[in-house]
Amino acid sequence: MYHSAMPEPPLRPPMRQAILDAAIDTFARNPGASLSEVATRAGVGRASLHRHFASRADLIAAASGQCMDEIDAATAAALKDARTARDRLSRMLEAVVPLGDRYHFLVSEIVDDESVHKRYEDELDWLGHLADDLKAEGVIAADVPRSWVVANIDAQTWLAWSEVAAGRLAPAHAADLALRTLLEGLGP
Amino acid sequence: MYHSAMPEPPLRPPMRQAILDAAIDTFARNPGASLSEVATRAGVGRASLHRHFASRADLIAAASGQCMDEIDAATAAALKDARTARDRLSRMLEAVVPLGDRYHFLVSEIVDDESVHKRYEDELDWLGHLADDLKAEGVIAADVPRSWVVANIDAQTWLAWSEVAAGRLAPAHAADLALRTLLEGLGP
DNA sequence: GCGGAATGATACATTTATGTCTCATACGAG
DNA sequence: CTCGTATGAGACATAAATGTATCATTCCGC
Repeated sequence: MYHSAMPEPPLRPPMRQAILDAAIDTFARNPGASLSEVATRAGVGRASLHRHFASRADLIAAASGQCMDEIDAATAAALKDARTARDRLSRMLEAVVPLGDRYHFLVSEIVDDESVHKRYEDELDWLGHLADDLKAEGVIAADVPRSWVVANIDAQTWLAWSEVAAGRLAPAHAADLALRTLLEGLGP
Repeated sequence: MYHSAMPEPPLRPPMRQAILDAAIDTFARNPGASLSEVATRAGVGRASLHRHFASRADLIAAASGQCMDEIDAATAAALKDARTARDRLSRMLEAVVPLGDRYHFLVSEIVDDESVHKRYEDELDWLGHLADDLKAEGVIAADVPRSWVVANIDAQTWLAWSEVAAGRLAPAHAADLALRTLLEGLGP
């Protein structure tokens, strides 16, 4: 074992990451949960949590950023070779459905942080353009309001993850159902 | 005016009702809101609130019951002369969409109260049977899982109200879109 | 093994919500 | 008009969460 210095990420994932994960998990289930619960779930003392995140708001802002990073990364990878808008929708669903808990966290937390809020607006904007493109392709009927399309994409994403999380559907099946519901439900 | 004892509800709606309405409104927006906020929105003192509802849990349980009563009444009236399952779905949407805030309250609050919980289960059960009937009528495809249908009816109801509350759609239009999305999206 | 940094446990002060209580007042029935 | 009741305002005690500080211990690099 001569070359032990492999480019691995920190062997013991830093505590910060464990806390963020625990926060996302905990707050997604119960937005009013206490920091003690988060610390406990992370397997960390409450004091240590405060060493990494000065305040509750700090933690939530950081967790939101983390969620958006993960979602952005997943969608960016999935959208790489999508040519049509329909393809983009399909691949985005497949990519995001497994991240439903991250997604749910963002929805359940009202984020005060400005930069987080801006990213969220951008995300909605992106969905709006996707809706426009879907209409232009004739995949979605022209008389369906843009906001209805956007809201439905959001809702079906969340629904699909929800069914997966409840153990009622397999991830691929759920993403399929979401896509089908969207295309048939809003199609011409 | 000899027969003054008409079966009118209390002429000055009792404070209890104002508090319940304020609670539903407040908690639907922010499940973590304080009782002070509720009292203020109801236009009453916090002490008076406690005279009618001993604890926060009491208030939430009562508000939940109230919501369910209203939803039950609205749907019962709407379903009176619905012959097909498709009719039931359509009329239910029209009846419940305007009550979206009541509906949202029930979803946003985790209800501990046992009787409320039971009524909620019954409601889900009813939706499940509706889904079965819709499938039997051939309005909804047989290969769509029951839970997906139920979850989607829930989601579309909430979506429609949401768009109405945001001022983006008229109530009738929103209910129509919800019905269409369901029938086309889950149809054979 | 040593020494510094990070952690866990604990105590503490502060804040906020909750629930109870009292008292003065306003309101309505008689 | 008067009495009883309900209300509003506020004081109060309690509980819980938050944020800070301290100290002993553990862990890691050296």
